[in-house]
Amino acid sequence: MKFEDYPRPVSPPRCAHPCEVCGLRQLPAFLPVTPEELGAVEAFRSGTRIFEAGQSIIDEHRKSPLLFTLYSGWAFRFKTLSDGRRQILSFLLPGDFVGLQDEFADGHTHGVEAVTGVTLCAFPREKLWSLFHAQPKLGYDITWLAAGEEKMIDDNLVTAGRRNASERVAMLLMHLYRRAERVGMVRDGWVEFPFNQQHIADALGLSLVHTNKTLRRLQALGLHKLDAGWLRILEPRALEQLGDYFERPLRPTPLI
Amino acid sequence: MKFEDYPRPVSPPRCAHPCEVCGLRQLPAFLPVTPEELGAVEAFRSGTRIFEAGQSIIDEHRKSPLLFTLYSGWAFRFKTLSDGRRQILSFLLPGDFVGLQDEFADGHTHGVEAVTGVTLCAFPREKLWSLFHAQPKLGYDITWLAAGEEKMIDDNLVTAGRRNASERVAMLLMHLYRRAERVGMVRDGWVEFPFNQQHIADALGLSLVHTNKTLRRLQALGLHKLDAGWLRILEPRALEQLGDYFERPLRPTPLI
DNA sequence: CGGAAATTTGAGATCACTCAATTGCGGTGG
DNA sequence: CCACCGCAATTGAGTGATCTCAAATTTCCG
Repeated sequence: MKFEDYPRPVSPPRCAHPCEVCGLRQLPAFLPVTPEELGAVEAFRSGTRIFEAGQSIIDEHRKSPLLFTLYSGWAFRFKTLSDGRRQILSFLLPGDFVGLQDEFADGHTHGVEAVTGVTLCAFPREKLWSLFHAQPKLGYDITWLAAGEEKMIDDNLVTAGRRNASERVAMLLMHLYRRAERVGMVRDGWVEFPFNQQHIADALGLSLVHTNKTLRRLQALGLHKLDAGWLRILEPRALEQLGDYFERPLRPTPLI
Repeated sequence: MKFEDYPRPVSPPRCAHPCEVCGLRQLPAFLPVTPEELGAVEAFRSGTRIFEAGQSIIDEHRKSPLLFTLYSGWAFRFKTLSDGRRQILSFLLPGDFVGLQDEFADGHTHGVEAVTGVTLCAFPREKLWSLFHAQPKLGYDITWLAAGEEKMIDDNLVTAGRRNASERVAMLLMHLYRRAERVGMVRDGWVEFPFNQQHIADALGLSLVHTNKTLRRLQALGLHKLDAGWLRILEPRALEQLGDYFERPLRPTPLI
């Protein structure tokens, strides 16, 4: 299959919008807000940032003065041990809110890196409390997002701790596919899948080589197809079963 | 060493207090609150619950109508795969707030189980939003707690994904010791350590047998001593080094 | 004292890792 | 257009950490 046979990327355009015409907020994945709340978000936001693929968005060892909502593209949170071993903690898709953990810790948290080119809405950390104060509802929403992210990391921890290699890969493919689907990044059954095998290995706590062999085995079984940066799930039932991972239909979440 | 030679448990007494005379809040580990905030917490609280060692506090597959702050004792959050493999997600010590994740999910989250006898302050889930509304500061504090817990799970994920057995054990021992120290559960260098090796194995993503052998090896090296339900750290530097895990002095956190 | 549960130990099996070499592909320069 | 380079993906082979199975041994508790 050649590149031009694949569908075009389906991400929103990579430019800044005022929140009133936000390209994300129209999606059914996100809860509606009142005009007043929207105004508060707009006032909270300090602008947008663009990063190229591979760039560091938040340095692992420096406290970032900004919080972000990912607007378009793919990114991930990670930590590294001092000898260089890296663990990817979670992947970030449009709508994800990052940087909260830093708020209440003295550094020593995580790094964030862009996988594709990304656009982010930036919020100054020091205004967070006044947002809670002025709009308790948005504070509640932020807590919601934090709790949702924790739920996701819980799943990843189960994966790293208790699933074998095939189960891990099956789980991750389904997880990413479902989340991408939710924000409209799936077209004709294909998702943009910009990760290399090192990313997958680091997310699953496997070695690069074993990740390759496992991926290859599942693909040979006809469960999925991964090619030229695009992923297609061929046997969702089988993958869910193998990974023992069944996402309920994802409910709409707030968008900050 | 016989049981009577060990220090007595140092947990606060297991009875309900009005928040005004909370036995936990006096600890330097927790941030002060205004009388007004304290009143709001008291109003939010619906009473206390007591569970015996081994009892289930939150059922893994049922949504709990209550949120909890652990007041005394030890507990843990966990998930199980359908074939019974269990992963402990995090341990709960006095001051920890549990149940938030459930708030924004339709079940499918985690179970919580008591390790020792525990006392908890219970809060009705349906009043959470009104708490945010009435006391944005407390909402902010809850977000703080959620973010802090996420930071902890991030660490656990790195452990399960990228550390070997010795490193995992070293990391866990230091982690639990430091946290217990923070809430005054250390006396003369000894912490109550009520976990069995299955708990440790399930927290670290190891088998029971290998956990045993690793624990034994580290103890033979003189790094720690674990006996009759009490833990003593003998070589904190060596354990930190081995686990590549260095906790900054833990800052005071809110207490809800 | 007796029985159940937790810990400990040994032995062999496996899954995942490391090392090393090969392949495939996109880009680059001649 | 082709040779060449660099990086990611792939494959093979051998090693090793961790797992499973099974059997002591110790501790806990009534």
